[in-house]
Amino acid sequence: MISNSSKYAIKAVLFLAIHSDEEHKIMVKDISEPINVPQAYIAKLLQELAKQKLISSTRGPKGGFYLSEEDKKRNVMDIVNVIDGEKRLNACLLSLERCNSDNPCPIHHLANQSRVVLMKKLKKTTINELALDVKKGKSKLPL
Amino acid sequence: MISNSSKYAIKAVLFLAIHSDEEHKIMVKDISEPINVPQAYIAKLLQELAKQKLISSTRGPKGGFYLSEEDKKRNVMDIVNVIDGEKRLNACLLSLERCNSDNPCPIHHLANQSRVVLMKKLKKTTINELALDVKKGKSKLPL
DNA sequence: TCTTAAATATGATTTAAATCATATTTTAGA
DNA sequence: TCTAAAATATGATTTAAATCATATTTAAGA
Ligand code: FES
Ligand code: FES
Repeated sequence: MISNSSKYAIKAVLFLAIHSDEEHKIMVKDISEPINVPQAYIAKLLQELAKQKLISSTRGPKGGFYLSEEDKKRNVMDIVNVIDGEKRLNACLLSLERCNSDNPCPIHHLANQSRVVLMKKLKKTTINELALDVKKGKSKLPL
Repeated sequence: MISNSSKYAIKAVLFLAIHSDEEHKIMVKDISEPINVPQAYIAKLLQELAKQKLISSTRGPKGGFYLSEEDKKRNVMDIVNVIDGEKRLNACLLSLERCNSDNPCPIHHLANQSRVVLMKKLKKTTINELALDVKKGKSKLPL
């Protein structure tokens, strides 16, 4: 449903939300270890996120990745969409071509409500909000 | 979240629920085509389901797969558990070792409710109920 | 009891996701 | 302007899931 890559991306972005800003950029090697994702792997994901403008970066010495204030207002779904593609979460749970209520598969009625609720929450929850939860101790980041 | 194999298994079991019983067994080759799953692939899955007693089968001429009345009372989650293993649906959505509310990952609060609701429904909905839906036209099987 | 039709057991191959590796480009600072 | 430190671009390798292939076992019916 959500790929491993997306999970890693979310972890990395949250890490940046908590520890970085315009003045405090962070290098991949200092991100990969605390979030427990191989450096070369998370590097590739961060590059993709940067290319799609979900996170910010600068090259060269003193460079690194960070989240601008704008970046922090992004929602979680944006990350999943960039890494996994838009279709993934909307796909039928039994692999029908299109999932819709007019031509529902046998478990559509069973599962669709949960999925809709989840997707709404992923869309309306910002990176900032999740980062705040972690800072307040309501959730834990080092995974 | 739910593997392809599990999806195929669910489709096959529902097909059996609708078209088979003790007196009307069905061969793999007559199952694979209507549910649109490669024969050798679904054969392997059906064999596993039969071994775990989720479906019934007999070998030799006139043999095939079918669902006994008992089999039809199974719930959907049983199938997923047999094919994917019990852990899969209970796993943390961000790949934490254990998912629990005492040590929640950043999206636990966001996602857990939806997952719990989904899992409850998967547990309490029987194969028979889903098959009835299809028969009544409330949902569609040929996928 | 022989033949044949079916599931079963087992393993090989393919494919897509995950992971790793490295040459290139940019930029800060000497 | 040179050097070094960082991201970027690109592609190779590995791994797990999906898919395919086939020899073996069982049972019905002639
Ligand atoms: S049609 Fe299958 S989940 Fe909607
Ligand atoms: S701890 Fe991550 S989903 Fe529960």
